Amino acid sequence: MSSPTTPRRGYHHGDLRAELIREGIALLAEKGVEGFSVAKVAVRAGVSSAAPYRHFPDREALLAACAADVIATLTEVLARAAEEAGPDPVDRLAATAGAYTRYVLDHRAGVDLLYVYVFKGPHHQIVQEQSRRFMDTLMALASAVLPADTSWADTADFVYVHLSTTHGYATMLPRGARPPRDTDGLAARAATAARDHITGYLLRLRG
Amino acid sequence: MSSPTTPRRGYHHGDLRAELIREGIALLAEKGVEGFSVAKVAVRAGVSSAAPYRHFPDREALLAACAADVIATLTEVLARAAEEAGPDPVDRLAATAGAYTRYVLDHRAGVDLLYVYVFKGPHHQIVQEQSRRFMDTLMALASAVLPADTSWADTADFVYVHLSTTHGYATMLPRGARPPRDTDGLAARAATAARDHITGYLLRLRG
DNA sequence: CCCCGATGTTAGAGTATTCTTACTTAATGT
DNA sequence: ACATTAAGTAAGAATACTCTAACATCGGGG
Repeated sequence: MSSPTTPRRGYHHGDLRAELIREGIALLAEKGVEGFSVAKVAVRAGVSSAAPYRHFPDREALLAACAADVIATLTEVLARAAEEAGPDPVDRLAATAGAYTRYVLDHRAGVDLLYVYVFKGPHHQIVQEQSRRFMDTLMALASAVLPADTSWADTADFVYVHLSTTHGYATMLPRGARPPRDTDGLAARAATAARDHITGYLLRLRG
Repeated sequence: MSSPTTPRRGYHHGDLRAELIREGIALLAEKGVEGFSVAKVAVRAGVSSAAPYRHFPDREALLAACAADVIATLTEVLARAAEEAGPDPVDRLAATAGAYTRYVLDHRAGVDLLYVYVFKGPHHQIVQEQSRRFMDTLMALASAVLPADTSWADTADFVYVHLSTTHGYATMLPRGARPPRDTDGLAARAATAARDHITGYLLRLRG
């Protein structure tokens, strides 16, 4: 394999590749996608502006790596939240909404990247792969809530709406006029909103 | 007033200011916020790259004008959809979800701009003003759905969730693996999802 | 009729960014 | 010990973008 994860190291850092991704995400959080540049990330990581090119072929690859990392973290966060929410399927799914909101409030622009930036080249791939894992996690949780005979397409649709509600809630409120920094309150409301959607959906299914 | 809407014209175009906003939005739709530049907009409008600076003090002002224009259009689109949906308040509010989705599917990146780009300078103002009008429109529609004694804050919260569901639905599906170009179907589903949320919310209120 | 201001044009200064090239350093394995 | 090689550095070419300055042109009001 030509895997770049070989533990060979340079003479300066512990793990620059990971550090670059970390700083990249931090930069995104501060300046947004527009303010992102390889040079700035390098400076933040304390290396020369050419160093990143040893680890990523081009700017887009670094960006994609950041995006993939954000999704992977998000997947983990949501999975853990569901696990800690107890046995009830509705509780579990609703908990993901709260966790997602909390995460977004803390890592705003990293999440924006996922929804806004259009990856063109082959770097698209690692992003999509993580996205699939993310969706799989939610699909599993949704299956437990919906009737057993629900089709895959309907489940997916349900998940999308669940996620949409959550994502929108988390991202739109902070942009509004008032800056509500009550993270816990917002997360709780997001969970409630998710529950409303689940309730309404199930109700409609039954007639 | 120092209003720039004076009908004085140069020797070349009908209304360059409006044309620049139009082309700006079109460029955003194609290349995203990252690919936006004053020079490119100028080229698209068929003028020199210095011309836009006669109408906008800087890049951010043009961007803000585009954003404000998108929101204004969106407000109008939603208001009309509600009007055409008939007298029932739930129908009217649900219709806005369908209209929003339809609009976003056609004008994707223009909408992204609203949620992602962080306006810093004084240009923020015109964007916020249009945002307020947008919210006012939805607040009025939501008031008709909710019990008469609902507080402003609760109404606002309800609207945010409604909008979030819709926005998320409209923006996330297209980014997914499959590219579902069935606009009408998506719009209809968005409306259904909105209805689910309304149903669930009202149900929770009552018990 | 002519002046003036709004709105264009061209040219370019200044800056930032991406990515390349050639050189250097340090860790590793035999 | 020492060759090899991954991974860093410095320097810079090529490009793009923002915004300014000085000039040109059209249209309307005195």
